[in-house]
Amino acid sequence: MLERPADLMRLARLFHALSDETRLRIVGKLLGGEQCVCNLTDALDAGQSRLSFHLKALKDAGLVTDRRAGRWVHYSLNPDVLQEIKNFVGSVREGAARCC
Amino acid sequence: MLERPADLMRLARLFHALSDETRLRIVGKLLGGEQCVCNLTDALDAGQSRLSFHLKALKDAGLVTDRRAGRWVHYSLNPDVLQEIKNFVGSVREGAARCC
DNA sequence: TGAATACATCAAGAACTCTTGATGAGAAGG
DNA sequence: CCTTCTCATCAAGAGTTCTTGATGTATTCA
Repeated sequence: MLERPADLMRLARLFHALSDETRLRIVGKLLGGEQCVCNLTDALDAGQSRLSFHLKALKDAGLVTDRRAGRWVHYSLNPDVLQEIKNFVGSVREGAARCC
Repeated sequence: MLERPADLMRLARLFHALSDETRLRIVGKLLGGEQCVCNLTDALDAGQSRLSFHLKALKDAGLVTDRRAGRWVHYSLNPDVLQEIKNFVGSVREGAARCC
C-alpha cells in the first residue's frame, strides 16, 4: 500500500481532502444522508462559494458524488473510498503491531 | 466523532499529517521498525532539513515518537493514533451504510 | 421571454506549506 | 578543549490553499 508511488499519491490526495475542518463537517452532515448544497449552507453557516469550493475538493478526491435534480444539486458520500482508507489504516496497523 | 469541534480539529490535524507523500513514505519505512533519521535520509533520498521538517509534522500530530540514543534520534510509529483514525473511518462507514 | 433560484466558477489577496541552504545545539571521540 | 557527527531550527522564497465578493450558467416558474 505504501510502496507504489501511485498509491502514495492517491492516499495523500485522499488525506488532504479530509484535512480540513469544513470538509469534515460536510462529511459529518452527509452521514445523515444525501444533502443539497442549500441544506449544507444553512447547517454549516458557510458562504455559498466557500462551500462549493470544499465540495469540489471532496468530489475531486472521490469522497463524494453529486446528482442534479432540477435546480438542486445533491451530494452524498462514496462508501468505496472509505474502504480505501480503511485498508490503508489496517495495513499500517498490522505493520505497527509487528514492529512496535 | 464528527460532532465535537475539538474532535474535528484533531482529525483535521491527523489527516493533514498524512496528506503528504514524503510523510507517507516515512510512515512506510517505519513499518519496518524504529529508524534513525540517517537511515530515512538514505532510504528516501531527501535532504536532512527537509526530513526533519516532515518528522516534526508527524510528531506534532502524534503519529510518531522519537527517542534519543547518543548522537542518533530514532523514530517509531505510535499505534494508538492509528486506532483513532480507524475509529473515524469505522464510524463514517457505519453512517454511510445506513444512509447510502 | 423575463425574473428568480441554486449552484459553479473566477479573481484577488491573505494565509499557510514546503524546499533549500545556513546556522545552532548536543553528544562522542581524539 | 577542539573537532566531528547527527539532528533541529531558522530564514527566505516559491508554490499552494483558502476566503470573499463578483460574475456566469442552468433551471424553474410566472
